Amino acid sequence: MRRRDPERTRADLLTAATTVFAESGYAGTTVDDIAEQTRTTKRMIYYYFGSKEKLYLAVLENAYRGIREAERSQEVGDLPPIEAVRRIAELTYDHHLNHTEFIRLVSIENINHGRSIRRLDSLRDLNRPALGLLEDVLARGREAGMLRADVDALDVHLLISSYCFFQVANQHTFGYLFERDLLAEDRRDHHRNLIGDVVVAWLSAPL
Amino acid sequence: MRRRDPERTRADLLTAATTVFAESGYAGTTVDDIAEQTRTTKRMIYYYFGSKEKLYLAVLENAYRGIREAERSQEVGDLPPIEAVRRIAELTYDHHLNHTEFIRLVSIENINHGRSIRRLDSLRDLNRPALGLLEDVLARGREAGMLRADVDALDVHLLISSYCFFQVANQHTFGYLFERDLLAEDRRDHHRNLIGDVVVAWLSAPL
Amino acid sequence: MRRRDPERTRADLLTAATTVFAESGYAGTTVDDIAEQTRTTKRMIYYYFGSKEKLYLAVLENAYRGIREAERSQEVGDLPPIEAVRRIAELTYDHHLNHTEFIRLVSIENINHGRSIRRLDSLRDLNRPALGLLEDVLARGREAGMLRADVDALDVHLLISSYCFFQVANQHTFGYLFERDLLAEDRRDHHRNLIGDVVVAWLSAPL
Amino acid sequence: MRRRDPERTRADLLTAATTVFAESGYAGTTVDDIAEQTRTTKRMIYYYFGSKEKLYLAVLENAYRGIREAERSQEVGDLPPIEAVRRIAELTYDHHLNHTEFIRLVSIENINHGRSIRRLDSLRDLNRPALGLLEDVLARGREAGMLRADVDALDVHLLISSYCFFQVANQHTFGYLFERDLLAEDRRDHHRNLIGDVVVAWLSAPL
DNA sequence: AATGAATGAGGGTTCATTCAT
DNA sequence: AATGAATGAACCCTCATTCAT
Repeated sequence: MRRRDPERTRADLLTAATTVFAESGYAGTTVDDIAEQTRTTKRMIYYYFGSKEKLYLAVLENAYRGIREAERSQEVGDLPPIEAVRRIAELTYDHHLNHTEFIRLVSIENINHGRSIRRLDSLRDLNRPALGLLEDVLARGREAGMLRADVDALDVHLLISSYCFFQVANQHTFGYLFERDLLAEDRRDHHRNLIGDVVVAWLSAPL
Repeated sequence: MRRRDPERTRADLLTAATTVFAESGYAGTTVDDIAEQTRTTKRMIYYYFGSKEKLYLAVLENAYRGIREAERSQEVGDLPPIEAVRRIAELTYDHHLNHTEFIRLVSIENINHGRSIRRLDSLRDLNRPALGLLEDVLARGREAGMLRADVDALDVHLLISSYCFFQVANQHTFGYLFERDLLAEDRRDHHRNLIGDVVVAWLSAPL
Repeated sequence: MRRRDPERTRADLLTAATTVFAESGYAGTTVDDIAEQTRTTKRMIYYYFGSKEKLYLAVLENAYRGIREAERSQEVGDLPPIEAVRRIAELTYDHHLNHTEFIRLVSIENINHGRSIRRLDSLRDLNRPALGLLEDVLARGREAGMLRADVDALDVHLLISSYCFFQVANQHTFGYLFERDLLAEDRRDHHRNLIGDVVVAWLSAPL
Repeated sequence: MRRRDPERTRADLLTAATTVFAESGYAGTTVDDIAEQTRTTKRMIYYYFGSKEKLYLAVLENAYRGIREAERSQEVGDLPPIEAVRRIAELTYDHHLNHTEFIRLVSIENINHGRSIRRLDSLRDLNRPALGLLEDVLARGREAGMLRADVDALDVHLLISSYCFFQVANQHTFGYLFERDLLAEDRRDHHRNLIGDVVVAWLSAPL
């Protein structure tokens, strides 16, 4: 039963909970469902987290921390501004496709009206590396006269994120209604290029 | 209690169910929650719909039908292609902001892995006026040499929908983390213009 | 299962609950304990009463109503005042010994700091026949110059009730520590006479 | 944590347990409730007392010992018998009002059918100073022809105790139903005199 | 066409207690 | 002499659903 290793017991519970919450949503998850993914029992969830809701909170926080961590590895080196924005769009695309569990958690939290995330003040203070990177590049491009000067980094981020997020989050309805698997391996390059094209077209300084 | 008007009783139940499912998700909704929004009792839900799941199915189908209906009123008249695509983007934007309940239902259905929508063959056959409109305009623009010829209507639709959908669907997390209310009245013009700009920039035929 | 007789089902539950709460106290009682005394299941308790606490409330109210009803049969006819107060004391004694379950409920409610009884406004309005009877007799005695004029009916009631209540309520500790079974059949006449003597001695007008 | 002073740790636990049991009853108290009132942890309760029940037993015994100890300070000096019995009644009254926690424990133990007190043989052997005092006075009064000769000290004790105990134990129900706070400061003299009057009237030798 | 009564299965949570050092 | 980690069994309550008219 691998007892006497509270750190690990706690981490195991958190991992299991992340999987199950992402799979079934908050209300759709039972504490037993989570316990079943674990070497311990349901009782331990209450011992370590106090309640289903607090566990969900821990999952949410942990997931956001993890994603911020992952974002930090993104960089565009010294690419020229236009190439850099394209690169950012593409990195964001890949990043989303690689973290579908996180995307589901975010969707779930929005279905819950953001009731829980609002209790996590800490998240707000977390660096948002992706946004910082974008700001730098836009500034560089602006100075070089290569990128439009009248666009906010957050708007760019919103556009890119929307596109990438949607493909994962809405894959089931969109895929079914349009008979197109958005995440099919052989369509990824197309979709990745597409958002790069869009952003470059949009941000390129008018001649 | 509203006796002898089965049509209306059924419609009332469907309306109540739509509201509650959109508010709380499938698992987060109880049959009692729905009944409470009604002039009748929980028993009637089983009488008319048979089960919670079948009721949800009816809600989903009804919601999609309603939205398709609404889309039909969209038109761009004989605007020149470039203006027409901008117009379509803007109409789509307004359309999303005006149907937030539907957007939540779609999110919920995706959280549910699209398990229910797949059972609604009928939806697939529904005209998708928005897409048809887009196809027409792209064709016109292509012929006139004003719009890129290598872009699929569905990709355009995906880009526009993503952007609009995201703002409603993810308002809570995005709004909280970036301290920006995406749906604030005074930012709507900005956001509406933005997606128009993006689409026009992207689709305009290279000189 | 004697279904389809909600009145009776409810009454059965109330009776069972009264027995078990009186036996084990509020916290010491489980909803299953009560259900076991019933032809139905635990589920019915929630169907009819909503919660353990509301059931307890119903038990308390019902018990008080029953006891007031029983008190109503008390009467002293046209006995002379002194005989009448003795009679009241004796009736009160018998009344307590005949309603030990009620006495336990009252003790339990006091252990609960009267939290529930305070929610039963209705009880306050219930006639307190015992007290009315006492007031009448005291008034008669006072006018006839046979009973002290400076004593409140409520004080007399308090004295008599205390004595009678204590014997039932504290039988276990008192009985054990003083090795005397207060409720032994062969000591009841003694105890009944005693409170009569006490009250008469106290209330008789000083010569 | 208060280490190396087992005596004191034990005493702290006992004090906390006394408070909590008196407040909430046996079943209404959780071992955690008690631990929270302590500088140590729940674990220590098991270390020192073995179980919730044994702790309760210790509380009960300790409380009775304390009360007997307190009773010992009661004395009536060389008052004449009639004054002495009045004095005893009044002392008993004050004694009860000063030990309301103990009274609750006794009520609780009776709710528990005296299951625990029966296991405390030691208590039976404890002197009952109050009773001894009463016996002495009655004997003196009897010899002097001033007090009735046919009354048992235990009956007198029962009468006085009932009256005093009831006011504390049943304060919540009685107070609510009769809208009278039995323990109000400004009514204590009245209630103290009352029981003195009653006892004196009863016990005074008939002329 | 409609409905009040009933329910088995499971939901989240808490309980007193023991394990293992 | 003391303690952090762990737990099986219950506990109160709610769920979607069916019974029976």
